Amino acid sequence: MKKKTAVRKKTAARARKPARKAASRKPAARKAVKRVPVKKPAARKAAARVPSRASKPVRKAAQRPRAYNPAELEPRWQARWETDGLYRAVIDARRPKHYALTMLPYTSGDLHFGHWYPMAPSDARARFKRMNGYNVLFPIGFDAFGLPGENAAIKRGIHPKKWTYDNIQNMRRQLKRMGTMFDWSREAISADPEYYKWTQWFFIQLYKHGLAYRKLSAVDWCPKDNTTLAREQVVGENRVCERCGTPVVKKNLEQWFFKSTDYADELLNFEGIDWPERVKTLQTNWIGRSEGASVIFKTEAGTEVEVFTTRPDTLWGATFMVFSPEHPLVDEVTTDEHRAAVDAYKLQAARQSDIEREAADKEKTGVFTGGYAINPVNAELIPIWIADYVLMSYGTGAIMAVPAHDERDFAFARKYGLKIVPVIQPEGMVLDAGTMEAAHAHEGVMINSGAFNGTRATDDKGMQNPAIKAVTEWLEQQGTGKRAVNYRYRDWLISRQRYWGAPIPMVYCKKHGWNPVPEDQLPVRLPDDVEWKPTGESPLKLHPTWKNATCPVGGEPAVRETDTMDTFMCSSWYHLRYLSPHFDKGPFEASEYDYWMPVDTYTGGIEHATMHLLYTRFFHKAMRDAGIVRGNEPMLQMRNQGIILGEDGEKMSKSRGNVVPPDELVARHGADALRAYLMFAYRWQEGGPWNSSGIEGTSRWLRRTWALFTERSRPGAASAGPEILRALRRKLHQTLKSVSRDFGAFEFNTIVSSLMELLNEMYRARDAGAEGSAEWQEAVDYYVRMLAPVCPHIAEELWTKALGKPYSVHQQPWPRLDEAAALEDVIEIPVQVNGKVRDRIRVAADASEDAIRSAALGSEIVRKYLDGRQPRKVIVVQKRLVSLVV
RNA sequence: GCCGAAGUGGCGGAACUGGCAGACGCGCACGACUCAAAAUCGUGUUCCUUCGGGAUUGUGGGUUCGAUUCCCACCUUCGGCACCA
Repeated sequence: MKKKTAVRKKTAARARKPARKAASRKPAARKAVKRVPVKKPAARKAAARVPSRASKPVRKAAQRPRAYNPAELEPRWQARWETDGLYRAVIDARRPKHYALTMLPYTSGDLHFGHWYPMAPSDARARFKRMNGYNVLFPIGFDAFGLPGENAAIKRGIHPKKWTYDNIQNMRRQLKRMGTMFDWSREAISADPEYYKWTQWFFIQLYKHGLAYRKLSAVDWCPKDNTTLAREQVVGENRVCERCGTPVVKKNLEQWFFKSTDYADELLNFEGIDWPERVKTLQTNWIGRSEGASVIFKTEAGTEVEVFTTRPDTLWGATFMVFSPEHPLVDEVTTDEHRAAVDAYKLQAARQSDIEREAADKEKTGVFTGGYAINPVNAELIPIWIADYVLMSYGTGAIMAVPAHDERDFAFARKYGLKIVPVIQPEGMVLDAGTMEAAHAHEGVMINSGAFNGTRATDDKGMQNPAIKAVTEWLEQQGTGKRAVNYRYRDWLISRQRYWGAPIPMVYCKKHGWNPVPEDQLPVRLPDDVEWKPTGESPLKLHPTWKNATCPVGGEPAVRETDTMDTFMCSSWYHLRYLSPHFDKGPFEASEYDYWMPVDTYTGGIEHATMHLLYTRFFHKAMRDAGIVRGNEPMLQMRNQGIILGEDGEKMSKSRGNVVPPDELVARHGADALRAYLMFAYRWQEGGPWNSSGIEGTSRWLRRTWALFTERSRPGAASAGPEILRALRRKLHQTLKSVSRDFGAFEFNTIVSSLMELLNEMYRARDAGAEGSAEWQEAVDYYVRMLAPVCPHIAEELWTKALGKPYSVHQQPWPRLDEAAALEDVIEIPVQVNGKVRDRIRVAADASEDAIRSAALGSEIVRKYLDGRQPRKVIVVQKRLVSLVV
């Protein structure tokens, strides 16, 4: 070993660096410098195996073989690619375009595997597309505004702007270290004035098209973050802030909303887009469409009360009404006798938190108002109650209660002794109001329902249900009701009482009310000199001069809106800003839009299913209707990656101390090994716990790859027989076929495993003397090209240095598949006797059924199991198997 | 409660249209090289076994010559929604 060090001083010195890193794991290993390994011993071993060594001319190595040293070669190529602008995406009408987008990172500080995991495979896929002739746009940027950044800055006493932009610098470095093909010339940062100018511009477009409005309502407020939240940002059973986990409270505030509910129906339509079922389901559930009827009841005094019901067919069983305590008609219907009790109940309901109030298992409470309504179908007087199980935020805030056929109404009726009238009779059972123990919410036949008696009510929802259809149509004729659809979806609340966001570009004057800032005055800049620490007020409100403005309509003194926008507004359109990040005459250049949009492939986490992914679809549709963008959807294909957990199987988090930072691993194994490992180790859609020893596998694979390409030519080169070369070529083209397919299908783990298999086959072929053959040349060439998307650095190094081919491997076309070469000549197929594999026979791949059958029946072992019996049935599946039944 | 996804060796996972279960890798064991270690290379590695074989893809059924794959029921885990009328 020592002797060898002398021979290759230079390499050994270079290899020393990573060795020191490796030593940190086990201090005892310190003394052992990671030396240029393999070289000599490998050659010696080969000599022992193939004695003909001396007779073979040894290929002159083009360069001195070195150890695989990613720490040296990776930054070198990254610098070269950057200098050459290798990944710049420029419009090229001659080539088909491919817009590959991966969710932009939030500027939280360090990049971690949560970022690498979606990005590395997305990058590999973008590279694959590029090699397949596509003009690929694969941009990156930073989601830079928002609460978390502001909170982190507050905690550290640093200005959010400094905190954010310092982070961007670090993250940019880390992203580049991954060896991604991002086109950095298109980088967009949402906190740059040249970006948020257009976020504000889009707000104004929404406003002008009647989709932005201000409304006083009970909104969700996070007491820790001191801001309102959109409904989507309140999560979980106990309704906590999506960012900080604090339970939210209700506050009555006047806030800006986008009328996203106008698009509820269209958002349920996923036609023409290839998105995961999971996302579609989550969005569908979130929008929560229910079909039914709206029915007008009247109070005794004649005031109309609208209710929404999904079961108009049970109208005859509506024996009382329940108003939400906040319903505007409560005071009107309440009689003097009941007023004290009603007021007390209202007060109590108002004091309760949403969580307490919405607990499903809570016993129902309520009070009688003393008032009555008239059931429009049978003119019966029914009492009006108030109860907190009826929510003002859903439907009309008032319900018709049908205790016989609704569980909640049933419980309420039983508790307060209210009338129960069954109107749907299930088959083979008679419902008795006095004795029934639960509501019957299933199919049956209508009874006690006048002319509708005998109509069949199925379990179908909406107009599919004949009873619902018949009754609804009749209500429409009567003018007492109509078809109606209700959504759980709410308008998007976008006001935030925080500093670090895009100011809402609106001004208010007493005379002309709210008006948008004229477009030539955009951006409304976010001032730096603000007391941005939390006070519970919008920080911009406290600035001495910022809020002063003039009314764009009449020139009167006016004040600016001091709230900022939800950052999800910034990220709703970032894919458009990448098209032309510095364009100052519009949010994007038309020519860029025309060429690149829509996004062809979008990758990112499922956690955004009902937030970003819903917002951006709404945004696109709204802007389509405003004539600004085209098409119904912004992103044609979406794929979600899973989550990488900590080694303990828990979610990675700083507080848990299980975060695996990439920097150290990159230093030890290189970006290529990490990229490959992230693709190889998991089903990409699933993710899973980090396993620190698994990385050794891909690291070893790359070292073996390196060794194969850089070791001197083997003795016995070009001595391989035709079967060896045929097998090599077959494996090569089989690999090409499966790798190509798997890239298309986002099955990244099998891409790497296929390449590993190919490498193993190449080693076998080499040891059998395949070097020097045309097949060998093809194999090494194709192997490096297939490796290029996954491990761009080592591929470039091997391509240019070991193979001596012209720079750059990333500008090479994807290898051409030879289908015939991928076919097997002779195949081994199993022979089953009574379902158990008893023997395997070798037949030509194109052997006829008869030939296979006789080969199977001729097998000694098979005959033993047949034991003289004649098979009752012989099933021959060509190329697959033979199955004998006795 | 409702909706959705997923259950395969010690671990990550593979199996493409119903046709050889466990590819590829990690880990482990043994061996080679080494004074030794690391690295590297080689061999083995689902379980049980009386060495004939038998069992095995969450469980139990079904369809089929044949089921990880299709159907039914159930169990477990994860994610989402939930007094939504």
